[in-house]
Amino acid sequence: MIESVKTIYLLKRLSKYIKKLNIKKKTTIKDIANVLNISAAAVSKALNDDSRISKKTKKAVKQVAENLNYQPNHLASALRKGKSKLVGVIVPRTNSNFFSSVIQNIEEVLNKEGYNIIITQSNESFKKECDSIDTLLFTQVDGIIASMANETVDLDYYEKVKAKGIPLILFDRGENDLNVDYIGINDYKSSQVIIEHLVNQGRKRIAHIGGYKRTRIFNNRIRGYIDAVKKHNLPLDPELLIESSLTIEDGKEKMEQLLQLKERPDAVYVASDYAALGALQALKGRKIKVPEDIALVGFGDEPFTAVVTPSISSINQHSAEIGKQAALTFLGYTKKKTVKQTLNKIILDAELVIRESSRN
Amino acid sequence: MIESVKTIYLLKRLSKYIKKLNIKKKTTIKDIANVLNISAAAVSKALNDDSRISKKTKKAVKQVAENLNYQPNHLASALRKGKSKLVGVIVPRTNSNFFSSVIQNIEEVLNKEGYNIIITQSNESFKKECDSIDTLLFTQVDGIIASMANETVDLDYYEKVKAKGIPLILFDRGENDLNVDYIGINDYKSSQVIIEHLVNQGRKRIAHIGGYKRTRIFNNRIRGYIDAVKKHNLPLDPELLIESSLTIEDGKEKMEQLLQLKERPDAVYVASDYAALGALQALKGRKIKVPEDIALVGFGDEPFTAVVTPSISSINQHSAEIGKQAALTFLGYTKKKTVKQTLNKIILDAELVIRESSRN
DNA sequence: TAGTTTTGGTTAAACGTTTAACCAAATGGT
DNA sequence: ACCATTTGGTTAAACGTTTAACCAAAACTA
Repeated sequence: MIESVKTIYLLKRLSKYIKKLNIKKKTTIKDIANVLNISAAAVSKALNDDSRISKKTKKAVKQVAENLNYQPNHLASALRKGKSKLVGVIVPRTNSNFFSSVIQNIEEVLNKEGYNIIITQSNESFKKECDSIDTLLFTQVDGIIASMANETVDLDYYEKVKAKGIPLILFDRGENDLNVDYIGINDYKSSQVIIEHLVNQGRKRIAHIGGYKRTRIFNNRIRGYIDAVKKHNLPLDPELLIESSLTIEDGKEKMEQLLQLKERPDAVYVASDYAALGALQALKGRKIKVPEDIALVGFGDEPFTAVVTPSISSINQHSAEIGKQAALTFLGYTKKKTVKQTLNKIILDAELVIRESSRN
Repeated sequence: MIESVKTIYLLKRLSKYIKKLNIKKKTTIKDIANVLNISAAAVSKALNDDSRISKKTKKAVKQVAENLNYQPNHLASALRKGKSKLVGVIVPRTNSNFFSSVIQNIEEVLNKEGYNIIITQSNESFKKECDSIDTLLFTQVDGIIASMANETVDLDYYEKVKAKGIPLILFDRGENDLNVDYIGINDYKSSQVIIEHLVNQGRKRIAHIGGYKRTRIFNNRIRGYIDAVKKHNLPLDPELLIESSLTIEDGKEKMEQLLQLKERPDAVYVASDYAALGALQALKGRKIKVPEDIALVGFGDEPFTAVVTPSISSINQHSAEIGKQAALTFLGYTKKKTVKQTLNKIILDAELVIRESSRN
């Protein structure tokens, strides 16, 4: 009896508020507090399942919140708590399967913990990357997960992030000097696996169209190539080692260059699938048979490598795992009160996917 | 003389503050105010170039801000102003050149006006899309620019956005019923241009591997195909019109299906480049000559269409322009005090890029 | 020179949450 | 029956900005 009187009373207050809402913009915890005649603090605690609030009150609060279509104001809580629950992600570009898959996995892991991500593309431009960092800091992100642009050599901007005590996690394109966490694959070893494979297929003169030496991962691939070639007593001709921007176009151009040589290679290892695709175009254009005349291996295992003719052998970079590990590494810092980063590498073993372009 | 005494005094206060900063975390306008012995409000106004602050004070404020490495707290100002200066972007996926290019152009236009974007991928999942909308609303975005997932038919979540008075702009995959702004290309006409082209190349039996009929853009392409085929008095065989998920795999499968027909088509128009690529695989697998035996046309002008052999004719969707227009449309609403959206379409004429796969 | 305007600020409240500190009432222990 | 504890809250301050309202002093006006 008393219960139902109370209920009717509450319903009245509620409908009064719902009417007001057509005029007012948004429901706040104050509105809920007014309806229930309790303090805003109690509402806040109820919504956050604080132990000092009774089950009954919690239930009532959640009910009213539902009815009033309450949406917490993230900015207010972020301001108060000093945490934005936002993580910035910087990639050279999103339109490669590798990066898009990494991002997807970062997002998946972080969403579960209530974090959202802000994605920015540097388009391989150092300036754009600096701008991205500025805007991410401005947006008060709680952390930054990044893969550096090709152009980036000056690390001041990243140092700024570190100086602010914001966790910085690098993946794929990293830099030892920053002394932060890094997740990537074993580029050096990947090169060795590739060369090994090509040698097993009977290749004797293997060229490498590599990335910019100044970028660590490409440098590692180059070192891996050199050491492996030496190990197998193959010719280490400087003409066979070419630096490239690794775009489709440049891949094509650099392959043309290799074809000009008086002594052509019988296998080419290209440090990116996109450039490998361009190289394949060049070979086809000149009616050179792949793999019979020249074998080809790419890097990245982009989906198109499987569907192109001939399909291109490539290195699977475990993008999903990289994304997960990057996110988990970040989450590790959120548990601690102070952020103190050191060089901490997670290196995954990549695997070679052998396809038509390099199988006899 | 007096000047230099003042300067020394200031320097002292400054260095005192800089020392404190090693302990304290972040510089706020209060810190700047204390150094200069003015009010925080004055600092705020100075930083925002308010006319009521003297040039001298503004200069001093900016100087001190610089020295103390002041970074405005975006959350605080967003909370106070009720604007987060964040725009949410929802796409089915980022790893297609079309979407990544749209995003890049949205970002470019919005950054200039001080907006940042939060990108989320729905992965063509309705549930993920709803979650994205929730988190974007939670993050207090000032607007949402979206291209809908294939699965999406229920529009309640988007209605929620509208109900909140947050500008909603759709592109590519839109929906008339929502009565909001839409930017896209003329899909109907694109189909007609393609058929016209194929007819000009002497094709008599043209098939269409289309997307899901329930998705408006794919439906339009289908209608365009049907009307054009009728117009040219070509056979409108139901067997020639196939619905597909338009992935690489499904494109391959659906092409196989077409090849089973007793009366094969002599041209196939595929509503996506990815599916077209799959279709090309199927054709090559069966040693069918493209374009001699069967001509092929895709949709989207993804970069790989130009480098694959044979290169695939396709429709350029003007991704850059779509991104720009979407961003500008959003910015239009930020000038107005009340948001009142109506169905407002910007339809761009797409252009057919003719390549080897359909040129005799 | 008294009144008005302009200049260059100041004060205080507000945005919506969270949280430390407090407290009254109920319950428990002996 | 008295003190201690637990329960279930309340109050008020804080997060860092912005902004409406106010004001003193200087500068103009006639």
